[in-house]
Amino acid sequence: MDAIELKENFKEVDTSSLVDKVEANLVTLLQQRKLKVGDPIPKELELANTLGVSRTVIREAMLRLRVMGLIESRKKKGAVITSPDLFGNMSKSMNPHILDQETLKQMFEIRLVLEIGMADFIFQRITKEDIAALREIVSHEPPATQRHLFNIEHEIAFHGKLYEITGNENMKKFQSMLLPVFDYVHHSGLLKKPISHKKFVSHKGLVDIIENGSPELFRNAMRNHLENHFARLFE
Amino acid sequence: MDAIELKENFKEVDTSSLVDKVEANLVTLLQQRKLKVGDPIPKELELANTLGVSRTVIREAMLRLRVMGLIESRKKKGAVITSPDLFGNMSKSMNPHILDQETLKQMFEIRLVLEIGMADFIFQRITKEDIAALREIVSHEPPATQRHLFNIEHEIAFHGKLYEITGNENMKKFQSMLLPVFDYVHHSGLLKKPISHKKFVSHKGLVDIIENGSPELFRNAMRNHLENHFARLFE
DNA sequence: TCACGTATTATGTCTGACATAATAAAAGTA
DNA sequence: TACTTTTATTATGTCAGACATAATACGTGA
Repeated sequence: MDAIELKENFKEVDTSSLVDKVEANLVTLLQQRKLKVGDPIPKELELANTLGVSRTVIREAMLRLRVMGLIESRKKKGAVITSPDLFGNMSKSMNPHILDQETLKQMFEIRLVLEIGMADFIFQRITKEDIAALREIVSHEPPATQRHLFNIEHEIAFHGKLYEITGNENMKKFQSMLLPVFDYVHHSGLLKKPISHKKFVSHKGLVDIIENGSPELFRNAMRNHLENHFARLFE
Repeated sequence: MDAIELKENFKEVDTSSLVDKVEANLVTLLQQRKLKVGDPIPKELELANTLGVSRTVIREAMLRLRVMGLIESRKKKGAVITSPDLFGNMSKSMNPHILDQETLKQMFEIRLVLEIGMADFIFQRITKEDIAALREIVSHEPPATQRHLFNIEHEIAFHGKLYEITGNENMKKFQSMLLPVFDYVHHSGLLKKPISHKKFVSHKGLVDIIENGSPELFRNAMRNHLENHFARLFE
């Protein structure tokens, strides 16, 4: 009788710890009661009694939920439901010094993918004010001859504004979270090939396309604008 | 003297809890020592003694790191550094029943952005085997007349394979994490407009472009393929 | 009615103890 | 000697009880 058959004959032994079970219990509690944001959940001691475990276990399980952003606990008030900030949690582990290089590279790639793919949302949701803001930003764009110096602040201002225009807060959060990663990737030698000095579509060029072009044109222009990064990735 | 001046005259009182401080301490420890994955960190009791706090506080701080995926603790061995699984953590809070609708919608949007923007990575990294696999998948594609029935399994197989081809594991993880969200978005009435039955670029059409086309063509084709979803978002 | 002090309550922190699992060390056997 | 089994050690997991602290509710007095 081999392992697979054995697995079917025996019930799976529950190897999860007490805290794991309590955590699962709490999560189903949150779901089943259809709780709204702000609703309180039972007190630590109540839970400890009804579930028959110590307060330590309850605390540890609730702490997990708190770190995940599912609840918030306040003294005297107890814990209340919160709408989890998906990327907010992630940003805590988004530390260039802790993440391995492959992960950093992949984050960098995702940035490129997002900025090319976001075209339709930009065109759908942009306002007159947004365009004015973009024009204001690109008026400070460094000339092409100096562009290889990589004026980080200007880069962040321009590309950050684009994320903002998509109206997708989570995508914007993702971007701001990635900023330290970009900084690191640029300076760490993770991408070996030097930055090329060829001429590509400028920020101003992108704004022109946003104003008079189409999502299709914008995608291609953005792809060209990012050519430097792609070239370094695909070396 | 107004509040701003006051703030400059006084040092900021740190309102953070003990656990907060210990957590910060541990994080800087991880960074400064340039620890590799698998390296052990000091035992709970050692830390408690050197930092002058109780083991409870240490445990809670370490627990946070564990939930964030920065460390893993094993009995007897103590805690060791792990490379944080960025999206793995996120998936725990990625529960359609807990997230608010706006967040769900934004996640859905990010999926569309990714699939359009990933073109260059697909073309750069695809192999003969990948194309064969794609051909195999699309050979089971439902005919256009029934496509509105939305064969979920086929959808997942095809689009999942595309993420896989990009070679970006994190992006792939992000996708698999989003699957329950898509399912929910499709069935929840979150997007009011009914699914249109017009003819768009099929999966097979996308594969043809991957084989003989260019990233530019693929982006536009994918945009067209996803037109249904965009139409529902932009109604 | 309002302001102030007091009581209550639930989380935050501390302490000490035992349980448990993984490993290392020691003992036993071929 | 080499290999297996037993025992001891160690660090985390769980427990229980206590006090500290902050936020709220209550009551009292002007």
